[in-house]
This record gives sequence, structure tokens and C-alpha cells, in this order.
Amino acid sequence: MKILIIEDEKELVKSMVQFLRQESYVCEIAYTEREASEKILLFEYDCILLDISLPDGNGLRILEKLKANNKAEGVIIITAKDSIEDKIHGLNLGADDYLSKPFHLPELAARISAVIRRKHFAGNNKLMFKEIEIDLLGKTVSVLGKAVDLTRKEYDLLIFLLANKNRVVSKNSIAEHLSGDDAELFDKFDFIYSHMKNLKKKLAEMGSEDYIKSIYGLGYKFTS
Amino acid sequence: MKILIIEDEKELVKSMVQFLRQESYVCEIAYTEREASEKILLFEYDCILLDISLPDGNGLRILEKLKANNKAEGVIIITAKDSIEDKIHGLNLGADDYLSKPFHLPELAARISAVIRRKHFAGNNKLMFKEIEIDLLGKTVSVLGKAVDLTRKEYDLLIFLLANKNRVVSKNSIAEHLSGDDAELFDKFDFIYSHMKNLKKKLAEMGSEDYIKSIYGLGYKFTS
DNA sequence: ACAGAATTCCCACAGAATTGTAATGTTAAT
DNA sequence: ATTAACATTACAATTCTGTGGGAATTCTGT
Repeated sequence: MKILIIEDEKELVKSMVQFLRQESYVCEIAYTEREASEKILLFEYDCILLDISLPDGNGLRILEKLKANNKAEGVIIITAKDSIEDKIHGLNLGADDYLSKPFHLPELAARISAVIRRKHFAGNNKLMFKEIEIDLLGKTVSVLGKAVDLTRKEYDLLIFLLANKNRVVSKNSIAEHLSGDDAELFDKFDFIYSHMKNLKKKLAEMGSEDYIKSIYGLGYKFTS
Repeated sequence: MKILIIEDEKELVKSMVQFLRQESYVCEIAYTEREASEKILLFEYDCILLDISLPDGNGLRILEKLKANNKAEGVIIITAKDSIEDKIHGLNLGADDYLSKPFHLPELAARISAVIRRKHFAGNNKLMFKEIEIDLLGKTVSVLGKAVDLTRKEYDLLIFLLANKNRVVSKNSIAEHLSGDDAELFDKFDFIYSHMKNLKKKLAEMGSEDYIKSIYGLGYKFTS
């Protein structure tokens, strides 16, 4: 799961990133409205954390743009003060949640998790698909009732495919999702083959059908 | 055990949190009715401390909502004065106990403990999991009937894991929970390895199975 | 207040698991 | 047939966890 943090306080950003990485999120940062707008256009995120008191403009503008463009990302607004006005305005504009500083990082994580669950999985903690069952809180996968132990990347990969069920996802976007933007992965996403292979193998070993089809030249598709 | 404190006097909150953490409760705070409502929707608590004289509305509304939604949380009402009227009203609305300011923190703790006991463990102060038995009042743990002597941190750790049974908890969250409120120690949480090891060792020595699984790259999970 | 005891935390290293890469074989499209 | 995309395999690099020792801190009884 990939998160965009739009926030200018570097120290805060640092601790957020560190915490969220631990929680297995892929984080990217935008320190200004400009950076944020660019990234939003270029990439896709599962959740956007938006500080509305940015130095170079009102953060709410970003939210407006997002919603105007029908982007699916969940948005959590962050403000310095418990300004009711901002909050109401934000929620009216379509933010999914709201958090006022200072906050505890575990709470942030819990809210992100809740927003993503709402957006992608209709608020469920368990995700079922035929014989595959995924516990989003326990981060475990089981096939036909038996636990499969997946590594973090394999798990993330499965979730990503499942979240885009019946849609083709390009290797590019998979790579994007599994690792941040730090690396030049414009030609280096061969590692996906490994993970894909391992994931498929583990699922097959447990007696699951192969729902992950590779679409030549385009990417992969989880089909039902 | 997780407690939500709904109270606007920051100084009071601070001392409550400090004390209750000592008593190994996990505390969260809501300074306004709005915050409280959100948190109640998002998270689950074992006990809610509710100040009915909040700045942005009558705290009793929260109680009404809670009870209307059939939430299981125990509620202890706190008021500034010993207003009999509020009290009766509150208890009629389904609060579980009542405390008027100023109060002694140990008394608060005793009442919380009693409420949780009534609610959670149906009048029993023992929390059992397979061969592990925890006396929440005495803060003692025994395995197969024999007392295990755990240090403070080990006990806290066990309770925290048990409170999040079947969920992955990151080392970060554990660190935050174990180390009160102060400094940013989000660089070094190696100390968890020590406590974890000692806890596991002590439990194993007494003949308990190992329910605490380490999830590579994510944290730990107490599995049942 | 003090010494001694217990606990908590830090460090360094070893071992384990995961991850990405590179080399090689296989399949699909034109 | 030729080229590009994908699969498979094995492995090196990286990252994470477990362990024991011990310093620093906190607790305890006197």
C-alpha cells in the first residue's frame, strides 16, 4: 500500500515515514503544493495524508483538484489546530478522515488502515475470494482454510492484484506499488517475476487455482 | 486494555494518562465531543471515561449515541460537580459508574478495573487464554496453575499482545506502548527483542506453548 | 539517603529470512 | 525466424531477528 504524505514539517515527516514504513506502507513525500500536484498526476496512491496548512498555498486546493479529477485515493486531512471550520470544509470537500496535530503515530496508522479498507475493500477486515481468504488485520492468507505463509512482498502483491480484480495492472504500477520512487525502476522491475512466481507457487501448493493471468505486453490480471 | 478518555482539561488528562499507563492501560484521548464520536466509531475500547461538561456540546449525547448503537464499552461518567441531576440522568442512560471531580487517581483505577471486570470478564478478574491465566487485579500471570514471575515490561508486553490477539502489532506500536509518553525513541527499539525474549522464555519454561509469532519485517502477533 | 538488588535498555554479533539480480530457458507476437 | 516478454532457477546482498553480556537506570529496604 502506497501513501503520499503532503506535509512541510520535515521532522514530523521523518517520524511518520519511519513509522509507516515499519507498518509496511510505501511512503512518498511532497513538501509543497506544487510537488504534491505533480506526484498526484503521475502516480497512484492508496491514501493521501494532507496537511492543509502548507507554506505555498492552501492545501485544500489539492483536495479540490483530487476530487474534481475523480481520483479514488482516500484522503486524511491533517491540521495544526483543531479548527472546526477547516475540518468541516475538508470533510465537505470529500476528505475521508481528519486528524489534528499532535497525534500518536499508531492512531495515524489505524486511520490509514481504516480508510484503505473502506476504499478498497468496503470496510471489511476479511477479504474472501473463492478458496482464498485474507485477514487484513492479521495480515495472513489462507487457502481452503489452511494458512499460507507469504513474505511481505508476496502479500502486498496479492493484495494489490486482488484490489484490482479483473483489471490489468502493468508491471510498472506493480513495481511502483511495491517499492517507492527512490529507485530508477524504469527498466528494473524484473524482481516482480520472482515475487510473482513465488506467490503463484505458494498458492498453488495449497490447492488454489491460478487466478493470476499474465497478459502479454501489458501486465497481469487477477480474474474471477 | 484500552481506555478512551473524553475530557478537555489538559492538565487533568495528562495526569490521568500518566497514572493509567502505569497501571498498564492503553490510553487514548479525545478533547472534544467530535473527536470522541469519531474515535468511538473507529476503534474499540474496554472502558470510556466521559466528562459530561465538554466545551463543544453535552457529553451526555455521546453516552446516548453509545447506548443507541449497542456498544459494549463500559462507561464511567466524570463531572465537575456532584450534580445529582446529571448523575441520575447518566446512570439512567446506561453509564456503568460515576465519579466526581476532584477524585483520587487510584480510585479511578479501581473503578475502571471493576467496570472492565464486569463488562469484559463477566465479573471475573481473570483473563484466560488456553493455559495462560492473567489476574488483572493482582497483575500476576500463571501458566498451568503455576505463577510466572514477570517484570513490569514483560507483563505489559503480554497484555498488549493479548489485547491485539490475531493482529500484527509493529515494533513501533509496542515501543510506543511500553515507553510511556516521553522522548522520540523511534530509532532504537531493539530493547523489545530483550523483553520479548525474556517473556517468551519465562512462558516456555512454565510449559506454555509459544503463541507469539514474529512476523518478519512487520512485528509480532499473538495467535490463537 | 544510601547501598544493594532488580529491572530496563543498549550494543554487537551471529544466524535467519527476505529481496533483488543475473543468467538461462521458454513462450508469444509479428 | 526473430525479437521481445515472461518464467524459472539459483544465489548474493540486504535486511531483520535472536542472543548474551553488561552499563545505566530504577526500585527496595534499611
